[in-house]
Amino acid sequence: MGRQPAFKRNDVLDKASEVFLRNGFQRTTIKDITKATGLQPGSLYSAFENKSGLYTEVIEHYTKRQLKFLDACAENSDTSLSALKSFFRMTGDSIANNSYDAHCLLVYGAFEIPKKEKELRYYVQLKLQEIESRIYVLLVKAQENDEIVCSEDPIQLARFLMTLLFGHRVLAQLHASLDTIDNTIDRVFQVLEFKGDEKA
Amino acid sequence: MGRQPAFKRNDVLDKASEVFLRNGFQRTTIKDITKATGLQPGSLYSAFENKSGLYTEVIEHYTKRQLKFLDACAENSDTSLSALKSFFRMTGDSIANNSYDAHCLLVYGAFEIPKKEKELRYYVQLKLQEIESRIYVLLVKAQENDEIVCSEDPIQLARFLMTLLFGHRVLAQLHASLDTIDNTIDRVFQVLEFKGDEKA
DNA sequence: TTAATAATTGATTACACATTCATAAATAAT
DNA sequence: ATTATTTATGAATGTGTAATCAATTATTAA
Repeated sequence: MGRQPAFKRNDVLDKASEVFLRNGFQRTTIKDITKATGLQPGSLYSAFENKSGLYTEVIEHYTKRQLKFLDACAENSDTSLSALKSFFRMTGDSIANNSYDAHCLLVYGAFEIPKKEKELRYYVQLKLQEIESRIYVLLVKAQENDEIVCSEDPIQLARFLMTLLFGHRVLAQLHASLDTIDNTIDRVFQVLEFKGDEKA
Repeated sequence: MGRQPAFKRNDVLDKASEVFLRNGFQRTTIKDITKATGLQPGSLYSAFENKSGLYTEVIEHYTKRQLKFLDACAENSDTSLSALKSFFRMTGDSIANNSYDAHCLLVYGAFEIPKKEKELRYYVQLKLQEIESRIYVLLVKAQENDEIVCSEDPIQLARFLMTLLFGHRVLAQLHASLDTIDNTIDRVFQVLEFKGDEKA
């Protein structure tokens, strides 16, 4: 009973996430969101607690997509190493193409979410750890299949790759060339694979 | 003739830069600045054009200090390689200690400055390139003295180090442990030095 | 001393923007 | 048809904050 919602929650989250990815949380206004989603302020506020509430849900939504993307890389690749490579290459491409998904809501959030909002900050860290753990799993598999050096701690290798990814997210804000990004990726995977030398 | 200024411009810039480093541009209010500097809004606005004007000058001020820091690393080190290492180690330490200078106004700015303010964005890129070029010079010297691999293009190595640094600036926002940071530094310098293997 | 110039003060202004709310529109049950 | 219930609309509200400005205080020159 009662009127039907005129929107699908997922669509709104998609649209909103694009806006947040382009301009960050602080610089996007409710007006931006209403323009992008077609929802009026009233509807928006009855569907989501407030701007922060929407943001939190968008982050959740975004992370799911990001994890799915990683999983897809894994499924579409022959080896775990090539899965990792294609993940980095593809994000590199979107950076070079200045696509909105060159950015990362979680990294953006690390800069934007005020220190006081501890829960949300913690949540962002948690989500980043989920991504890191996906990468960790791929690294372990790659070691099992001798695709990369086995002498190194996969936990630390995963953190290393995350650091590179973070670096790329900054490069995305600076409109770096594909050239630059590809080069850094090459070097990082040079660390993982053993070029000519095998001993630790 | 006329009344004397009751403040030194550099002091104001120091104080303001600390505030901006802690909370970013958008989240710091003029009130925050007046509290930190002791200047009233009126004085602030007569000394600086406006909040953006102050911010721009703070970025300039900050970059000078950052470049000085790099130069100091170079002077206090025996080799160019150890200069680079100590630069990364020291910034790593400040990240681990959660010091305000763990952050970087230029990286922060890359996220915060609106797309529309093209001049300021360009300025930030310019300043980052200045830092990169200091690193480049150290890399070239290191190659001349056979401290690192000579087969690699120093321009691209410099970009690689910048990417690592950017990654660390993100880690600073996430309260990473010294352990994590040191580990990534080790791995990167493993690429620069030739561990056991010398051929390209 | 007085006049002229410059800096300081902080209350006031103006505005952008998040949020609310009364009204209208749609849907389902009776 | 009527009533009850949920959603949609968008003008109105309230608040935080960047920026201003008239009044005040200090400094130097004449």
